Amino acid sequence: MDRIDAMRAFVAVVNEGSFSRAAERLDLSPQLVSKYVSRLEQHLGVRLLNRTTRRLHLTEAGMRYHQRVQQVLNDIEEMEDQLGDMQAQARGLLRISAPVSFAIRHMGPALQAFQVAHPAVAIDLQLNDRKVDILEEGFDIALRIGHLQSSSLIAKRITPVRLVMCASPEYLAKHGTPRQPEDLREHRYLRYTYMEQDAGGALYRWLRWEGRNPPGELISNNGDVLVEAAVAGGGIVLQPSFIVGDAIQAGRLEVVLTEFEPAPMALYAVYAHRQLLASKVRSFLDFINGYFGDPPYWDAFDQPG
Amino acid sequence: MDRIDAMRAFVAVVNEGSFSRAAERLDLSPQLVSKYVSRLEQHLGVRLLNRTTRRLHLTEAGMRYHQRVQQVLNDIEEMEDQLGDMQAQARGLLRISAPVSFAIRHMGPALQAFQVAHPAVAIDLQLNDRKVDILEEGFDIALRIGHLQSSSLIAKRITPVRLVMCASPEYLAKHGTPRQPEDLREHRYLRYTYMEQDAGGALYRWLRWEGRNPPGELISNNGDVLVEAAVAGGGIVLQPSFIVGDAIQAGRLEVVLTEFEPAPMALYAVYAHRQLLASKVRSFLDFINGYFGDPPYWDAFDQPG
DNA sequence: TTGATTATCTACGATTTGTTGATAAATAAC
DNA sequence: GTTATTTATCAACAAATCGTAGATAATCAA
Repeated sequence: MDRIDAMRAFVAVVNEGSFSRAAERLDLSPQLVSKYVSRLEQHLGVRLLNRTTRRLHLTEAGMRYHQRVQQVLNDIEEMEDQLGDMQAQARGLLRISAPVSFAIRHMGPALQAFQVAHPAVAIDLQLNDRKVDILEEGFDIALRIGHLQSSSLIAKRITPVRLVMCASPEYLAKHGTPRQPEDLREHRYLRYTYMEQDAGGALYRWLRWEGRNPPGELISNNGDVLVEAAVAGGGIVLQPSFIVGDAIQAGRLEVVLTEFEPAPMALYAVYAHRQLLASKVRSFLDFINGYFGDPPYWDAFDQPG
Repeated sequence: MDRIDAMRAFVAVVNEGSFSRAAERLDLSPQLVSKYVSRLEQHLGVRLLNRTTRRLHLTEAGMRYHQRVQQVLNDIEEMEDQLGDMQAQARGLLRISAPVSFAIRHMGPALQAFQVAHPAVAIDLQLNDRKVDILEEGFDIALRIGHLQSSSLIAKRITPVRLVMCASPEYLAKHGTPRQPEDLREHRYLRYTYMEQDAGGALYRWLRWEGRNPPGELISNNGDVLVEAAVAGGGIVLQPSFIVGDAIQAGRLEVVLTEFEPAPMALYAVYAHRQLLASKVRSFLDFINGYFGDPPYWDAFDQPG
């Protein structure tokens, strides 16, 4: 027996003054309502109602119980309604982790647009390039480039992430434009710390220096810095198009080895589970899924015009 | 599923930080606790906990729910404890209906003694000679002389009630002492309104005047008045021994026709039901059952000395 | 009295419950 | 890195419970 249903039945019987009318109101059979109240009495060890076939009379215990149980039922209902609201319309605090360079360039307008659509959602955006433990650190969603790690997490593919190799026109004029991957040997490669081994594809083997750090090498865990260095003529970078797209379109960088472009990676939204997802999370996933376009707007350098 | 148990399980899981420890504390299998929480989530339509095999993390919804549900559970527990107390030790208001003449003479000391034994019970004693509807009028117990009427009520026999016929010595000296029932024809009978037809037994047929009201007859619905009249030499009365006992013992009345004494009636305690009886009621029934003695103390006139 | 209304009892099929054993995931220990 | 241990959950099954229908008893109105 569900004790809450039993309480509801008792309250209905008292308020309606009859088992049958209570049953009608609750959409239950009179027998069931009678059973519920009897069991409730048995559970409490107290007679709540004196009943004849014609009239009902509360006992003293029943009177006390009635008052308080009504309050309790209201509390429960209010509590559940509140949770229901959270599901019905997105609200609450949405904690997001995102890659630094990506977020700096593309998350600002996106979040602004999302919050216009969902004004009851507060957002806490934390920029991290390490792979955060979303459960442990309390994130609702982590945006990641590359693939997921934990099996208990869901990764939703949001948009492709192309890696393009490029350098400034000045640099290329001075050192020549590479035509084949092996030509990279002769160039200064501005190296990104977290570049995954398989991300470079066919290019990867030409980018390694077998652990040696060649004199004058530049390594950073921040793509922007490397790109700025490239723009300044510092060498060749292999970076996502969402970072270099603008510079390419502005003519400050030039793409090289286009035929050897690695298979695209992707931006994933990683979250904890699929069922009973909080509305704020579901809304954000839906929103971000369509936001960047396909292909994403930052890849516009492909179709110059 | 009992939602209250499910709530309890959820709270235990949160407080213990683990399903298995919660299960241990609640004395349930871990599988069941897991099931409870899952169903609770399903019912609410919200994920409450993010769980890995090693650690649990409350969702925002779970946090809100946890706080409030704990309050609700406390309320319920407190409420049930309070009712439990009412059962464990007698307390509350005990409403008793009792026959007027009996109560005036014998209930005062009885109630006093009862309340010494059960100080938390308040008593409302209403004196009525009519047969009250205990449910309708909200009585817990009605003391009655004679038998019960309603089938839904329980009547517990408390003590025998003897009806004795008596008159003052002066009256008997003047009008003679009746030796046979038929001698009553020649006497003045002081008549009690509610005397049941069968109560007088063999004497009854001699007490009727076939509807006629003989000149100078005295009728009352109060036995005390009739007894006082008899003491004053006004005639013969047929009254319960609990009324006339004192006067007999004091020599102010004399019993007549002892061999023809009607079969004893009884004092009954009538109450509404047998199961889940409120403690105050059960205590009073137990108390009153042994209080008057067997035979009751007012019948002491039988054993002079 | 009769008839209507009402609460409850009984019996039964359908559903749910709680358990056991198995599985998969996450950490600790080595 | 690999293995072992702990832990939550899944699957399946017997046992218990649930909710309904029919019957019964009790009360009140006509």
